Amino acid sequence: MRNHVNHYKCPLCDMTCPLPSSLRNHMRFRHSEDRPFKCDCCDYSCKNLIDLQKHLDTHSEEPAYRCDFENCTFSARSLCSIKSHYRKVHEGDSEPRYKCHVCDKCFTRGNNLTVHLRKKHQFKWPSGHPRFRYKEHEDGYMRLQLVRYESVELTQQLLQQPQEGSGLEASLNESSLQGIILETVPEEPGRKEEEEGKGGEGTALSASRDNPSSVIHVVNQTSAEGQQEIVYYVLSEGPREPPPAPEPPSGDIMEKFQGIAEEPEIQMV
DNA sequence: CAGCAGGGGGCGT
DNA sequence: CGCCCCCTGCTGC
Repeated sequence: MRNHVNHYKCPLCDMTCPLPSSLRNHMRFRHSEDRPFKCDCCDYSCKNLIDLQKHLDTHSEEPAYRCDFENCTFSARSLCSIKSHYRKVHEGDSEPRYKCHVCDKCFTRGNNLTVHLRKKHQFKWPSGHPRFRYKEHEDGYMRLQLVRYESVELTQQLLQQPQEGSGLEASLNESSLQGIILETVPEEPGRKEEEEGKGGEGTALSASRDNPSSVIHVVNQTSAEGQQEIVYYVLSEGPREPPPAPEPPSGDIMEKFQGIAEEPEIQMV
């Protein structure tokens, strides 16, 4: 929920984590083939006990979970099925909660929205982020999280990707955004110096000198299938040192971005 | 073909 | 644990 900066980058992929412990976890789950938890009944093995227990439920003949609502006889083999049943049937919560931020179509489940975003709007996952994240907005709808906080190393890497000259404003005026926006905050001073001459080709659109709050960077790249794909990144030149206050500004970045899409003036903080 | 939903797995928190 | 992934069958336009 809380905005944070991922300072710790995985040496083996583009993943960035906010803490060393979370990076350690990531490396264990992502880059280790060690699966110490093995199923006695089949070939299944996994990396933690909870996943093994979930798997064991699938072997039981009788549904392992029952709805505990009075007089309800619903049962299922997975806990998440029970929970979704309870929400839908006993709490009357069947309204679609996930909304496409491009065409406003609503979906009952996040993964169905994911399919929609990928098939209809050609959204891609940036390298190192093999999933979308959805964020609840003030209107109660879950929408694609367009902004993430990443490390400087990721920024450098993005800047090294091949780019084509494509007007930012033209791209923004096309209502279909085909990428994910990453907001990048520099690391603490002293580690790496500002890179000069970052490829230079003018696809970056900088805010005014007086308010160097952000740079929006549009990367056009070609996928393995030869398809053209566009990824938007927001490179923030935020404070040089970590904000002392634990309270982030938490302005609604989505709203700000939508403002950008309609106004030529770019003001991101 | 698009959306819905159940089942099962991966993995970040 | 919770969120999101894939796979898959069903349904309706």
